[in-house]
Amino acid sequence: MGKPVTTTRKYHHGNLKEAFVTAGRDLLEKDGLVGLSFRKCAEQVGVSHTAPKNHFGNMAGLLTAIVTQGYAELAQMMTIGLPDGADLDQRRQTALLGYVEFAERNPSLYELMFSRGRLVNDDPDLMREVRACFVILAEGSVGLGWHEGSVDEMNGKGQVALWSLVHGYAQLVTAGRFKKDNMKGLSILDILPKVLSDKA
Amino acid sequence: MGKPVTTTRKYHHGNLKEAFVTAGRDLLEKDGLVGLSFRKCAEQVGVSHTAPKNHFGNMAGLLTAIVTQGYAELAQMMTIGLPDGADLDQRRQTALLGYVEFAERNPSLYELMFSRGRLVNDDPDLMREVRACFVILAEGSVGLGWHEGSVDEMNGKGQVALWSLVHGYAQLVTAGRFKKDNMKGLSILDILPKVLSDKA
DNA sequence: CAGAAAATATTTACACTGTAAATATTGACT
DNA sequence: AGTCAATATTTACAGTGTAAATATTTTCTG
Repeated sequence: MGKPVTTTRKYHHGNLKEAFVTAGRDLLEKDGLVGLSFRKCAEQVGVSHTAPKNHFGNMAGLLTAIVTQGYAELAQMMTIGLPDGADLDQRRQTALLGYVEFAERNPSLYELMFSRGRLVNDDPDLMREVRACFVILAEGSVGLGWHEGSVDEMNGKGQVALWSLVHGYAQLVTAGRFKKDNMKGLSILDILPKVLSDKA
Repeated sequence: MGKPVTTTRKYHHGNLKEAFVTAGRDLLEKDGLVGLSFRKCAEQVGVSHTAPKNHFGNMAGLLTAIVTQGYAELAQMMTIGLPDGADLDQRRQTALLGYVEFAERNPSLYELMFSRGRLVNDDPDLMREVRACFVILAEGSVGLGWHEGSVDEMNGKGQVALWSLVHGYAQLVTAGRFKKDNMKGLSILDILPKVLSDKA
């Protein structure tokens, strides 16, 4: 009951855009990146296979929307459950564990998030969410003995090092290059370095 | 001139298998992973589009062969130019720089090498070449203050840490998440940690 | 409340993809 | 020489993304 909320609202389907992103993510984790197709998404949503054209333009547009949502969720998972007055160690630990858990729970999405040639890399929304993730990691790099430069810059030594470490770990695990059997109890926190400050 | 070298040698084309791998790698770096197709490879080699069926079975087989060659080259690039009596620091430095350079020179191949669901991951040749790369990196992890366990085991703390670090760095650079402009002079060696041995 | 205009979805068509089956060709070997 | 296996082609088919033309619905304007 009640009329629309003054602004534009529902057209034929509702918001097809969100429905497509959701369907795409489902297919992604069910059939992998190879099994994700425009037409399967359309079928799952229940519309014609060219319906997303208006919303996403092309496949890259859909993938970009999916990935953008992925980065938003990644940022969320890096801060989830943190108490208000959490100290630096707590925040770093939560960020790193959340990062790896996100990758393990959404391995195909994670692969797509760091793929080449499939995304609209200069999409403003995507760039914003990527940056948000980076900032959280950058804060986590403080106090490792590596930090230099401001936290929200992307060229600091500690920031680059920490993101490289956690991304490499996450991807090597999800890609199967590290076998879980061989890595009992060796989490991302175990390989987190505290660096000797020997050469500044 | 002269007859074949006793063993089986050339059939119709020569060795089509190698020709396909080469063509595949060319296409890969020209058009990216998305632009690589069975039929384009065949056209470039000059045979029908179903010719590779006998040699590779299916697409996954071709990709696996390409990737296997990639790992072999990666191993080579991690040791190239090393003098015979090179010390540990030299070997580690060469391995890391070679690793990153390989990724930068073959970004799409590198992506494929760590992708999910596209390769025959239990292929013996592939496993052998992957392991060879890992062993080189494992040796490079010695002396960072992290090492424990034997060098050829894949579950050592230092080995996992070093591979995670260099892989993450290489992929984030080639995937465009680290912009080169923002990273002037910040190489893999700069983010290489020397770890405090505070808790064993 | 009517009609115009814009947004949204479908139909149809096309070039391209990987794969399978049947057929043709060539090499190796007795 | 002739037999057989290895190798390549032809043909066919289901599935893919994308474009253009068309149809439908919502929103806006008078």
